[in-house]
Amino acid sequence: MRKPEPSAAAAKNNNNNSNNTSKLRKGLWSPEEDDKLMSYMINNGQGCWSDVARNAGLQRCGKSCRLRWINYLRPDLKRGAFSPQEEELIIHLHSLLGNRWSQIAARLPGRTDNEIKNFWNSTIKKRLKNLSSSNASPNTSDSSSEPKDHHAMLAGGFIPGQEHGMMPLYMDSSPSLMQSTVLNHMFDPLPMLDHASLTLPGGAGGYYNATPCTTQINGVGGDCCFGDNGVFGVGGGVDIGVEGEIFVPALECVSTEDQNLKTEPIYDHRNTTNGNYYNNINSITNTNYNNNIKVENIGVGNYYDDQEELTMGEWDLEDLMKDVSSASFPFLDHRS
DNA sequence: AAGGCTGGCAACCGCCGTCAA
DNA sequence: TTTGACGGCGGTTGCCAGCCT
Repeated sequence: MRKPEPSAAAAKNNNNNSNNTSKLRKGLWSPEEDDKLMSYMINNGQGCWSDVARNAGLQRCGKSCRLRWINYLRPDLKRGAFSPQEEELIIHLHSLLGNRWSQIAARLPGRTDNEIKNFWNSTIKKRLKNLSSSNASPNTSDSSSEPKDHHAMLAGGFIPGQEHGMMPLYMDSSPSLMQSTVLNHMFDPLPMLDHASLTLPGGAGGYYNATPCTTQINGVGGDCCFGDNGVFGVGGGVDIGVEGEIFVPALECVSTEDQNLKTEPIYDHRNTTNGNYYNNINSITNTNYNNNIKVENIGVGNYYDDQEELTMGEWDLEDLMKDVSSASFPFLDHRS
């Protein structure tokens, strides 16, 4: 945290002067600045951030406004501590994506990349460190935050999804080994027949077993499912028309045709008991119907990456997910 | 009670990609 | 083709509150 600079008072008296770019404020945001930015965003929506800063009467750079909005003011932010389910998901996604915090955040509705990054660097890293020190193993000495940490973490006994049958994912293996490991462990050929609860692919790397439910996260357009056992499925929703919804995490799911989805923000102004509430609809959910599979990219704020291919070495998650839908999950084709 | 230490987290920094002129 | 503006992202910094000694 940084102190608000002493110029705050001066800025207050000079709010509408747009020629003060040389005196841009830094440091903590004052409540007045928050108010200005919030009301501007509510009334005008997101535009060019430097214009936002100027037109809102803020003596901040556009970047600073963007950051403040995304990390703090955005109405769809979830406050409070990470739930065990979120923690689990973060660990799992980090094992797949590494330090791609924005990608991870995109799959945790209401959470920001900064928040997740901080959480990882403080809480989870610490836990990894403790575990690696208490479980002497040749593979647990690396305290870096790279994905192979999870090898150490999982080998070291910290398997948060173990009760759900999560399998360790050896990210330091070769891609082919990794992929085969993933494919061997990840998908139940008949996921809905053999288990009392549904077996959901939690992305590459493990099973997520979740009892079907249709709990929707309020204010988020994507499909989100909380299983009775606490497993939390987020990402590309695959509605199979059964009693619940099965979710294949959309680690990459938006094709180039979806560029037309990136239009100007549309704000849905509505009232809730908490006062003004609005969603940037375009940002929160982009829906793509591709190959008869409804695939949704849950972006949070502006966290949609439309074209980045999520490849880990030679391992293309998009291909993997394709394989999943065509081979291991024939029922996914049922949607029309 | 006081000083030091540590964890959490907001915010900045610097780099990179994209796009328009 | 170049260049500058802008947005996005990951890494890092630095402040503050709470805990410890």
